[in-house]
Amino acid sequence: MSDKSEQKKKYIIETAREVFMEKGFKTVTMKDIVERCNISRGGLYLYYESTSQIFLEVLKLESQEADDVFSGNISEDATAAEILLFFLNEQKKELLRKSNTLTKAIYEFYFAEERPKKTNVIKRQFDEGVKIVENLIRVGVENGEFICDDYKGTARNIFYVLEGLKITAQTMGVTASMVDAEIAYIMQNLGIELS
Amino acid sequence: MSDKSEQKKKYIIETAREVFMEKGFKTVTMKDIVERCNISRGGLYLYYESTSQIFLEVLKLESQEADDVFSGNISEDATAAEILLFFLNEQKKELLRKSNTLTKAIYEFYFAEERPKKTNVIKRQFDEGVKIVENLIRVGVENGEFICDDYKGTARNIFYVLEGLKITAQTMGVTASMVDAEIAYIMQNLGIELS
DNA sequence: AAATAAAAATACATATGTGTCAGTTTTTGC
DNA sequence: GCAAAAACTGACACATATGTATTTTTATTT
Repeated sequence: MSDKSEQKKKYIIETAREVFMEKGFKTVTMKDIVERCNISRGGLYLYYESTSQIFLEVLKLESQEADDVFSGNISEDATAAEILLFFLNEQKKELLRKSNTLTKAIYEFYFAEERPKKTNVIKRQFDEGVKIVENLIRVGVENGEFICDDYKGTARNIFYVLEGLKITAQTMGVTASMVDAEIAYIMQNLGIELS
Repeated sequence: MSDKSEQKKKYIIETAREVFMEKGFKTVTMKDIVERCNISRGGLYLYYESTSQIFLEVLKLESQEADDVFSGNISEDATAAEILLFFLNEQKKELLRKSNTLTKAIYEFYFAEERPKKTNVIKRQFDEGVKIVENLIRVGVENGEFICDDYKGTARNIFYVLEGLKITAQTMGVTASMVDAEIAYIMQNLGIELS
């Protein structure tokens, strides 16, 4: 596959991302993507065979970009509490964003797709997230920052709260102060009082 | 509308519920419902005009039945902690059920429908739930069962955790012990240690 | 610049769902 | 038991999405 082809594939993914952000997942058709890209349907099929495949590529791109944000903003000597708070505040930002977010699309994708390989991508991301937070808590406890006797349980709890907030934000809306209250809760459970 | 008509409408809703439990919301068509009911497409349109409308009726039915379970199982002199635990365990049952549940359909409905009146039904249910739990916590604090200084915040937190568990159960699965851990967490935050 | 290859656009065949309506069957009241 | 009303059916017209096959355009090579 030529360099130009790679370029075009990337362009399609970036453009499709906009469509998914606006329309979610389920209602997006190949035609929608084609129109935004200013190419023909036949042309798109040369590169991708379905909206699912395209969406998975979009998710891959998002995941890469999130990693970049993370590694670009955490200094070497940050404390565990600082790192956790940075993470939680990134989630908060995402949560409160009204546009430019894939959240709705991701949830639709969850349910639109049949189990197998497809949603496993998302499961893997979730499990990875839990593991990272779990380790972060362990480090925090070890250096005396946190108080906690169930790292995994606490990490899971954090993700359940975040998921609950996410879906609530999508369906009923949440305010910044609601999210802040939850973040304070989480930190408090680890023995940290936020000022 | 005659008595027989009412009968038939109820029959349609009960039968459609089975279909929604099996297939979720988005992929269910009028044809699916018609076939399960053994009536014709034209006939169904005499009673309901869309799957959305039917689904909302199904939700209403479910809500009534849930109320019945609740009022049928809580004695007059139950403590706040007992009531809260009963509620949480009902949620747990629902959460762990693999079939005979509308959870998937409800989430699909969340996202398939446009905001207005439609999803407001769900928002109202959520808000009502929060309010009930909030009051329950207040009562518990007043009679010395619970320790808590933010009723609403705590009630909200409980619902976020439950929502997070629900969606995680749907997409990645949760075990009974994971749910128990969260229930223990919730009670612990109110000053109750579960044996 | 002609021949060839690659890329892209258009048109087609297929599938699935919706909503309606003319015609048929069943029920109801007398 | 029969006429009027109500309930119901199946087919039709319409709309939208998919995936492919053919044609057209663009790019590359000699």
